[in-house]
Amino acid sequence: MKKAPTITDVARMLNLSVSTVSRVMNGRDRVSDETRKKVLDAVKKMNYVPNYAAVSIVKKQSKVIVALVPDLNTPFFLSVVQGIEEIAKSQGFFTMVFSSNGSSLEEHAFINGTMGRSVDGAIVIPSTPDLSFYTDYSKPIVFVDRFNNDYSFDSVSVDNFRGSYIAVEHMIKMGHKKIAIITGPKELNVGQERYWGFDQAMREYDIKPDDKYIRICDWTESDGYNNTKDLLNMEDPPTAIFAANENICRGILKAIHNLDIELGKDISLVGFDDNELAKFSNPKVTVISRATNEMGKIGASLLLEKINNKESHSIPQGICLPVKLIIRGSVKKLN
Amino acid sequence: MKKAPTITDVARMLNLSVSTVSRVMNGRDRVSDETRKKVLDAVKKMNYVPNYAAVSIVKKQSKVIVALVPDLNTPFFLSVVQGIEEIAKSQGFFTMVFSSNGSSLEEHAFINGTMGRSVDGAIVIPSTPDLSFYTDYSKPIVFVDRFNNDYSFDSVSVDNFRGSYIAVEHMIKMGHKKIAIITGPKELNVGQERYWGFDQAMREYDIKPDDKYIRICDWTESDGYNNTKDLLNMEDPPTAIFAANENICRGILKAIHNLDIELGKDISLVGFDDNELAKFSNPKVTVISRATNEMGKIGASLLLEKINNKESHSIPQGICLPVKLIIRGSVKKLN
DNA sequence: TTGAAAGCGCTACCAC
DNA sequence: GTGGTAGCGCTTTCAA
Repeated sequence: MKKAPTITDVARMLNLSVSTVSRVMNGRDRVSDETRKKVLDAVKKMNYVPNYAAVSIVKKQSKVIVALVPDLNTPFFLSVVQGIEEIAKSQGFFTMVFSSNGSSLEEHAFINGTMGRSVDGAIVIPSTPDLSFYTDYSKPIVFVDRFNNDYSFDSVSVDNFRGSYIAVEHMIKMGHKKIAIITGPKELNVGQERYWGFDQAMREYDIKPDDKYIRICDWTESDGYNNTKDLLNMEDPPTAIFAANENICRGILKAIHNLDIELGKDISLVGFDDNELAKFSNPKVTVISRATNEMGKIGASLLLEKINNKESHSIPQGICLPVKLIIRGSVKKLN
Repeated sequence: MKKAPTITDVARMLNLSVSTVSRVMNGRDRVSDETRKKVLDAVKKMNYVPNYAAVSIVKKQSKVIVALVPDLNTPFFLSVVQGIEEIAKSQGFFTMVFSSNGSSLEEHAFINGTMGRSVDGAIVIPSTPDLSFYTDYSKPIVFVDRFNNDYSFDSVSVDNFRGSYIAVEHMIKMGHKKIAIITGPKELNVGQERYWGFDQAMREYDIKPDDKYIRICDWTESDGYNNTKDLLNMEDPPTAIFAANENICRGILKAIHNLDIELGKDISLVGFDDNELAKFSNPKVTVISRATNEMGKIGASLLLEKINNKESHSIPQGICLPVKLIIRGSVKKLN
């Protein structure tokens, strides 16, 4: 473990000034071909790489962005992160992934802490509906998926309302009326909108949503599981369930499995976001799908653009992506 | 987006020297209670946070480690990463996750690049069997899962040999003789050992492994899928398959599903590493399980220990964790 | 085309 | 207990 060489070492070895070495490293300035070659050779031979911390302190840029997500076990989040990484990498940025464990405390602590300050910008999927905390943040930021319709920030999201509307509409058109929804809390825009989409579709088709079929819980598999058991054990159970996210959908699938009843026959199901179980189950689950990876990519592009032209104080961009219904076999045709 | 205050700003505001402010920030030195309080108040009010780059350049420590993994879509890798993050976070370190996409080129490029230099250490799941590249790396490093039995590095792995041995032994004891294995390349120790475990168990029970049942491919779902189709379409198909990793296992499950034959009846299966599909399928899949999260935790502890006491050039630690067989219903009892 | 030197924000050593 | 100051490794004027 020998000490890494510094720019001074290289300069000294070549009997040149550090300025000159710095010049060839940065390419921008004019240096004689001969000198350039000498330097490059030495750099290669000595295996010199600029000290990152030193560069960032003088350039005031760290070339790292952070992806701040609630967790990594929800494939949607992971997919977004991978989209971010791909774009960042392609533009010479590194991505620091940080999971807040769904805790806004951890989320804010990260941002306020040293790390949050030393990145060039942040892409966050917030755990809390209140984004006011971020107005003080001194770096560019873009919200993905959840942004509570606060258009004072850049954001990329999808048409959640329409997603659940068409999901529920599909069930209705297949003849269902006793439709349940298992969804997350309404504080976050995603929860609110997906609930509204459900509600709107029902009313549009003159079906009064039944309170006992409406389950507002957490976005977790276990809540999906438990609520499904509960719903299906009622004396007047629903004929169809709308799962407002993938974790819930997975929980529902496991519950159905466990209860030993038949999907698409004894109970119908539509999920929000595709997932592996949904594609493996029998029949496969009809889902609302969205370009998850793309959401990360667009978010990263937006962020990097802001980082690169700091001056341009253009108005924040609120990008909304479409969703689509993928019909598979999990909704039974009634009548 | 106001400019972040520096330690000088704080000092100036208080009419104190930067040294004093630095002292209270770092806690170590003795400062009068009164001064300390004044500083702390100002820090809070001004929302001052030390500039990370500056600190690392003088302390020669960045407080970030890197987790360098082949990809994040294989749950095993993700689980290891999460273990790493947990330990790192608890010790005030940040984790930079980097996926090499299974390319040793990308892996080495990262290490040799600026980022690789500016972290305090690395935990890597290598994509290539040749670890000699890393002997030049000037930072502490620990290998997880794959280390090619090179005990000149710290490593944490599991007893792969025993894992596949007991998997295959289980099938044999259930009466199977026509046992297939779908596994990854043998260059990596994991591939080699898992193959040997299979081979050893077979010979131990006087069963000659049949070449046509031995599929050495990539650790991917698609290879698992294709090889399964192939195996099951043979005129003398195997009665049981051993899936040497989770991706392959998932592929097998999908193929079985697709072929419309019955798991645990028409074909038996044991997988290496648990996975969601294995727990969802009907019947559930018997698997070899290991403490994936723990592997990351131990790796991180090892690394941080090295980072913290640089002097102690103790001999490298090669930690090997046990595996266990979880019997579920995917192996049919023959005779 | 090249070099000298200032300065980025911070810590640590040496005075007082 | 507190302040002054030299550097850490680098980029960037400004001169030569």
